[in-house]
Amino acid sequence: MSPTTTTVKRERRKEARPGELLDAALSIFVAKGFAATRVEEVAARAGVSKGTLFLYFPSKEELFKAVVRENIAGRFPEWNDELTQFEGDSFSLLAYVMHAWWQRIGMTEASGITKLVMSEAGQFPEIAGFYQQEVIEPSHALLKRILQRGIDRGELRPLNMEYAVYSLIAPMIFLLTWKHAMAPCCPPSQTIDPLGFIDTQVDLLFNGMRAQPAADAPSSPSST
Amino acid sequence: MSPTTTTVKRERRKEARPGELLDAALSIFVAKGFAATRVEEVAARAGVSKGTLFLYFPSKEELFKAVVRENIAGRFPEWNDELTQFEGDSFSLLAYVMHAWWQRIGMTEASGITKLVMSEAGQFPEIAGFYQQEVIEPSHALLKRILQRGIDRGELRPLNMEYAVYSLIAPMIFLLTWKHAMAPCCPPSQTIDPLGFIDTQVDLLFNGMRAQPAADAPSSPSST
Amino acid sequence: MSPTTTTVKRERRKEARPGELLDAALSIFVAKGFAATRVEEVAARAGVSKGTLFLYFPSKEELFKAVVRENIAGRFPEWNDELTQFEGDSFSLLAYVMHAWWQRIGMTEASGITKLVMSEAGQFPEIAGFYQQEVIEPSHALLKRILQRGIDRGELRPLNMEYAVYSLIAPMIFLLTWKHAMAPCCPPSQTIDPLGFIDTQVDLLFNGMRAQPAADAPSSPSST
Amino acid sequence: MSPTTTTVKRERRKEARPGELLDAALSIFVAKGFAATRVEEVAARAGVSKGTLFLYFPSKEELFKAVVRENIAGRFPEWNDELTQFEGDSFSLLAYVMHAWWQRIGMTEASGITKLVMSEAGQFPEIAGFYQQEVIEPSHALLKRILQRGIDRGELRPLNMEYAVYSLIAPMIFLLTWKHAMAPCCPPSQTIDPLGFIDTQVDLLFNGMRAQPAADAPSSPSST
DNA sequence: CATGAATGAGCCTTCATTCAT
DNA sequence: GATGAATGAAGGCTCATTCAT
Repeated sequence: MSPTTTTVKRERRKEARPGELLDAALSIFVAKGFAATRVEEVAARAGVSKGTLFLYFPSKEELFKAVVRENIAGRFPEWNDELTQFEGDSFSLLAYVMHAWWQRIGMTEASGITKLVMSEAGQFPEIAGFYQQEVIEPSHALLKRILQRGIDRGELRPLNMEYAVYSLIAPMIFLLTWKHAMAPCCPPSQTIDPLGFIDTQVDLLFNGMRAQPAADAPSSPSST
Repeated sequence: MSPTTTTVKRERRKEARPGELLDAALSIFVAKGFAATRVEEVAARAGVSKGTLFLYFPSKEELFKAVVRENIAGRFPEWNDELTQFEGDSFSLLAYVMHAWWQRIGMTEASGITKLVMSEAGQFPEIAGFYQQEVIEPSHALLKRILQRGIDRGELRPLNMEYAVYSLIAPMIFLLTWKHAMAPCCPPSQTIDPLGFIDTQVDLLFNGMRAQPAADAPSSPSST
Repeated sequence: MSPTTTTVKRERRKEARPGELLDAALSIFVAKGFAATRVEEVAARAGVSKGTLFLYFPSKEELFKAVVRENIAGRFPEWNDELTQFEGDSFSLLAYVMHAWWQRIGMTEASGITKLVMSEAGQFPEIAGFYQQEVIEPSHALLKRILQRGIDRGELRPLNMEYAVYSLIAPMIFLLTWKHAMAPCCPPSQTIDPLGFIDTQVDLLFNGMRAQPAADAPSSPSST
Repeated sequence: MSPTTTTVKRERRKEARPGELLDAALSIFVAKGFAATRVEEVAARAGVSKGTLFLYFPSKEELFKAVVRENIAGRFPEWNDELTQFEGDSFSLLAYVMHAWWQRIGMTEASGITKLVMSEAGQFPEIAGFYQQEVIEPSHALLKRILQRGIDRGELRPLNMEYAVYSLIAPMIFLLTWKHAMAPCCPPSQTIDPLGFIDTQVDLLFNGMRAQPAADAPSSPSST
């Protein structure tokens, strides 16, 4: 029925396959988005056939979820630990966290995942829901712990927790969006230096969040 | 008065076609994104046939560009004028601008356009380039004028213009992203109140940007 | 994007298409069964492209349902009318009905449909359910009317209606099964002459069903 | 007694493999049909790997043929003997044979084989031919012997042997078809009680077949 | 002999674009 | 100008079969 005309080299590497596929998938998902990624291309980049991919992941969607788990969702425990062990003032901690995020996510391919989810959530609600649960909520929890620690230590003034978290997240989301969407079309003059931008943001934000040393110093017009 | 005034709406006047198509396209592009929008659906909503759409716009991509021109790119002159006439301090101006943006873009269907471009720029570089030229650059120019005005008036300290602009834009981009991507999957507890968030941001940012009347914290007017 | 290399002849025959597709589908479904039929082959036989088929029928399954409606289900009203107008005794009516069935269904391509449904019902429960509703139930109703008429006229003895209906159906189902499954492999000596077989069945069945003029076996008028 | 008797089931003796595969295949073919059966599932049920199955059977089709050979062909001698020894009138014999068929084939898994062959013969003519020779012909021979016995004993009137045989087979084929195809979709009201149906058939058929006690009793209109 | 990882042809369905009417 | 019927390439997923280990 199906005469295999070309002799194919078949390597048996069961252990290695999932990882290779995940790597390939990460790259291609990030480059093309979820809908535009063809599973065949992922398989090809991993050096296997289309069928092989489905041996390890039952669907494109599950493949994507696995990529998310591998690259982001699975790393929160480690980050939580790191956080718990941090010693130092809140300003340093915030700066540290945001730098670390940039180093580990923002500047890596993994950043494309978040961008992708933000882009295609509307078309793939299940993915959006998954990301919400496995990434967004843990992130928020982690940031809230940081803020609460600052408040408890008297370094941050009492804050509307939700807004504060979003204030921290917003520049990151922006950075990702910009990097993946507009940067490739940007004239060099408008290129953003991410670390510089992050520092600026941390500065601005911390300025607005920190506990005021003197009670009568209305440092923000609206706070009066 | 004269019967000629009501010749209108014979069957559906030809001159109106492009506008109707543009309106339909806006709604559907925003709701579904560029790739997921079917031209047939746009045509149907405009009450014409698929073939007719291609009579006015040579391709889906050109249709989209026309939508962008119609809804965003064409409105900068008006906004520039408004700005020029504004009287008041920089804090008020910034707050005004950001509220105005929310009223006119952020909370309207037009916001979806920006979200869409950010989402699909990677797949459609020509759209990204087009948007960069026709929307991003004018926006930046406008914001820079505002900041420059503040510096000139001594209300803002000298700033890294690029960072500052991005600091203003970031929360807006974030708001759009969140609204269109995650909000539909968010538990109510995490819902963002846009105006509250904007106020918070303006506050934080202005705090960090404004010129310090005195070297240190107490900025009370009486000390001047 | 998609340069049409070959110039294709495009005929616009909206009115004719569904019928042509239905005819093509009937032939191929009957020849290959539901699962083994490829929509592309149906389209090709109808002289159109694959896409065109989906213009008229939203799925392979709906195509099949349309075939059933066109060739069987849609014809019950006509048959019911015919029945109502029949004048004559029950034996003649039964014989007539079974001959008519053979002429209009059994010996035509349409017979393959019933065979197909019996064969693949297990794999396609929705098709089975559809057939049950649109064909089986009307058939049963029609046959019950015939039997009831016979009872009312005193020509048939009171019967277990269900068994009686199945007794009428069984030889038809058998005939179909045999024709489509075994006949092609049968030695000529075992070939069934359908009309002869049907007559035999009608005879046997009527014999068992008819009202007995006398209570027991010797039914000779003289003995009364 | 001696330890050698229990060498059995070392790991799972090689000679038993084909039989285990055949058993597994029977169940699954019957449950799902030929096309819908996955060889992997057969292998899994037999407790071996997919590759092993192909070691014993070169293709799915050959596996199926082996199943047919294994399960139906070998039992006719036994049934013939039983027949020969039967003492009693033809009505009892017919009733006995048909009940026995139901007990031994109709209500067991083996019935699925016949149904399956009827269903897929069209796609696999070789299977159909094989079945014709190994099952159909012996069955017919057996039934003809029964009928001949009845004629010889003066209990049955002279019959067209072929038609009469098919009259006996038809309800059985129908029963199988219905059981495997439509019963799962049937409303309970239409459920067939197989034994009741068989009794009804035997009754009807015998009524039509038996020798007439009185020569002048036209028990069937057409027989005059 | 057994295994099970790997293959790849095959199939249904979608949709931007074309073009005969 | 309009129309909308027609096209055909593309893509996710299945599964019988192969073959390196």
